[in-house]
Amino acid sequence: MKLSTKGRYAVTAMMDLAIHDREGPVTLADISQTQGISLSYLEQLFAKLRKRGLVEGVRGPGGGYRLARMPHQITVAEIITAVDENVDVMRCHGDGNCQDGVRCLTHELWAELSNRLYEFLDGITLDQFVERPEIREIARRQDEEAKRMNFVFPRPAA
Amino acid sequence: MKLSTKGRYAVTAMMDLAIHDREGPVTLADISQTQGISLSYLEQLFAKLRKRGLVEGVRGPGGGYRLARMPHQITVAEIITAVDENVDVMRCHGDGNCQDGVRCLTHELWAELSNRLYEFLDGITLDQFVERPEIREIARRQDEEAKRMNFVFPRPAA
DNA sequence: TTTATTCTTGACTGTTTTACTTGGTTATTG
DNA sequence: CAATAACCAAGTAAAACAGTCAAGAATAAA
Repeated sequence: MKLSTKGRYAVTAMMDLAIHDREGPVTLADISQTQGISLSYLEQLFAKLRKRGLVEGVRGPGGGYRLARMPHQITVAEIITAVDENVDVMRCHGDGNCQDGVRCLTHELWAELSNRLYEFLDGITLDQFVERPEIREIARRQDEEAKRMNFVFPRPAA
Repeated sequence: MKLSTKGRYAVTAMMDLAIHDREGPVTLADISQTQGISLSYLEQLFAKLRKRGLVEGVRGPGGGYRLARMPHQITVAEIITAVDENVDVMRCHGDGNCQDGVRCLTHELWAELSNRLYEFLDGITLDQFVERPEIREIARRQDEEAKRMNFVFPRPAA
């Protein structure tokens, strides 16, 4: 288990996806703009999220990404482990490297801590955030802001 | 909040300290040997732990480190934040940089997640691990192993 | 069918963090 | 004084992070 800004990016992006889930696919370009994350970096993250079966890509105009499951079936733990991808099994991968049998002690100690942490994050689903009224409120403001920006700068000149 | 191997090192070392708390100060050399962590790296970690008032250093022969408080008064959260030291307040440090007022949404979202995680780790104290019989058992084996190693290689030749 | 849109993939780059090293200096005990 | 062990400072190789760039492949709309 590992927590970093990378995981936060992923969770933020997935949250954005969950909020606009009913309006069809969301483009990475949109997420990039509203959440302030580099587009190409998002691409990397979503490639991993897709491989883990958390999102589905829809190609072509009007395409984008959508959640592969219902928001209440996607946990924060899944998102984080999807992008961090090293479960960080410590030095001995369950069996191997602990020469003395001594180190395995502290490893299992940490493993339990890690487990409890995982279970905790595994108990938090996307919808728990999305359904909340104050979130819905800000999401609406976010959309209006996006619309306004689109009006002022409709399209880049050809 | 951040979780990495660095924090795990610190927690492991503090666990070792807690286990041998009653036998006087523990040297970093001992921890380095039994836990397989570089001595100088431990020095860096313990410098931070000391500044946060989690451990006390005892200089000179027979010296080492000891816990600054009772094991039940030291939480895992404290240890991790002590060595990681950047609470990672995201881009807007509570006020500043969020230009739109939009991004602050996801920030506060994550902040709450981070808070809940912190509270969770803050509820786990050192003694919760140390007092357990299976840990005590392995700790004793660890000590015997250390004694045996000392007997076979009593001292490096001058 | 062309074309624009969007996902998809891969390689590449600069910065930061890790984990570790080297080489000291104090303070304490015997 | 000599050994011990905490302290301190600086540097370093490798990895992870965050982001860029470029090219391709699928598909909806024109």
